[in-house]
Amino acid sequence: MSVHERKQRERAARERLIVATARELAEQQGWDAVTTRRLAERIEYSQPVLYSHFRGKREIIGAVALEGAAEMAVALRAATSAADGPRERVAALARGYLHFAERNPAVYDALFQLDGGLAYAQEDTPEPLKDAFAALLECLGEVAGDGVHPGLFTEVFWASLHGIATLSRAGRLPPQDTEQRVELLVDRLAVL
Amino acid sequence: MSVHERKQRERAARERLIVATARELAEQQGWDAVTTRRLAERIEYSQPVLYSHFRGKREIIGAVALEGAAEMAVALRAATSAADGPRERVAALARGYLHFAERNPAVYDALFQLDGGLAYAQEDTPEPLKDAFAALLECLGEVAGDGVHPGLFTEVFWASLHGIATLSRAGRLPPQDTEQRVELLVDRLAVL
DNA sequence: CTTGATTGTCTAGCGATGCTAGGATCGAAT
DNA sequence: ATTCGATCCTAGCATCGCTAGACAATCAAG
Repeated sequence: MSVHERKQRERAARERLIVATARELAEQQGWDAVTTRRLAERIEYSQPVLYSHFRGKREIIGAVALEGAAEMAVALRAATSAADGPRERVAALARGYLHFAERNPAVYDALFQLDGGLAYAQEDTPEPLKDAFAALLECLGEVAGDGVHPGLFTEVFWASLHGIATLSRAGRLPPQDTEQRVELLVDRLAVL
Repeated sequence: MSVHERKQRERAARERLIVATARELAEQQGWDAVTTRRLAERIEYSQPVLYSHFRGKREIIGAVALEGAAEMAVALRAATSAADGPRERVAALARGYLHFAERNPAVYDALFQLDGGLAYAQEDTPEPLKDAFAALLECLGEVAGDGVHPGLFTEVFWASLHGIATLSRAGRLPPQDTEQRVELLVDRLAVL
């Protein structure tokens, strides 16, 4: 039976290779450049192999999104843990979030802009997504203010960060002044 | 020379028909369904006719976006003009914005999600886009608070609304509680 | 009025996309 | 050694955005 297990290991490794390659390609040349042909060529297999791992391109995007969500949760917790006091902690969270979005645009797109076929804000939402939101909640819950539901507050704060991240990257907002926007957001939204 | 003028009128009418049809199709079945073939069939011309009016699909999206920006500016001014006092005015603006995004998802996508080849936040930004931002600024400028640049404040408030609008529609936020999010945003961000 | 040129439109086709059917090949088990 | 099942690839489908070249209608000049 060990032969079978080895094959399963190799198969799992190939699946990771597909996801990693898709992500790499997307970060290098954008998601439009991630075609099934190019992806297949890079992993040195034929196209149909992709479809033996994933239902289609959507699921590949979804896999990148899950990977990214886990990394984002780590990044956010790392950013907040180094800060002193609620004010600085929230500011660090906001900067960390925007920094992550800026440094990993393809992953961010897979998470929040593209359709990866994932369920959000539901019971069957994948664990990494729930955990990324939890990382936000851990920091933001304590500054929601009296009478305001921590979850709702986190949603609003997150939405604001998301708006700044996407509008900035799409050229809808002037690229400078990011720090001032963060300051404004933190000082006004958070109850310290 | 009148013959020539008539032809120009007819040509302009056909261009409006293209934009209106693209928008209609996008609202009905989403932008993915707006293919050059389908669009050409609906206006009862062949594909190449589209390319005698627009450089490509991108420019058609851009045309829909400009049309939408003008409508959005009107909608926002209508919403704010009916409200009494700064607090209610800002809340009405926020509700009007989210309402517009919800009721015209395809137009909203053309404006802020898709690439319509338009310049944003620059000198050569088309007038309708500037005016839509101006409509926001007119209302939000007076609640920016002391020492905060009205333009910057408007950008942040707008980004927050944009985040709520996009995340809600993509199913990333629970669909209910919109009103509570608006209240929170207005009460915290605006200085009354 | 006839001719030639210009304008307008269409048919047909290019390269590329996501995805799939069917056959070939290879290894494990009898 | 032979069967059988899993694995993988070649080839192809329908569709996409976009364009070249043929054709017809229209206009200006002789």
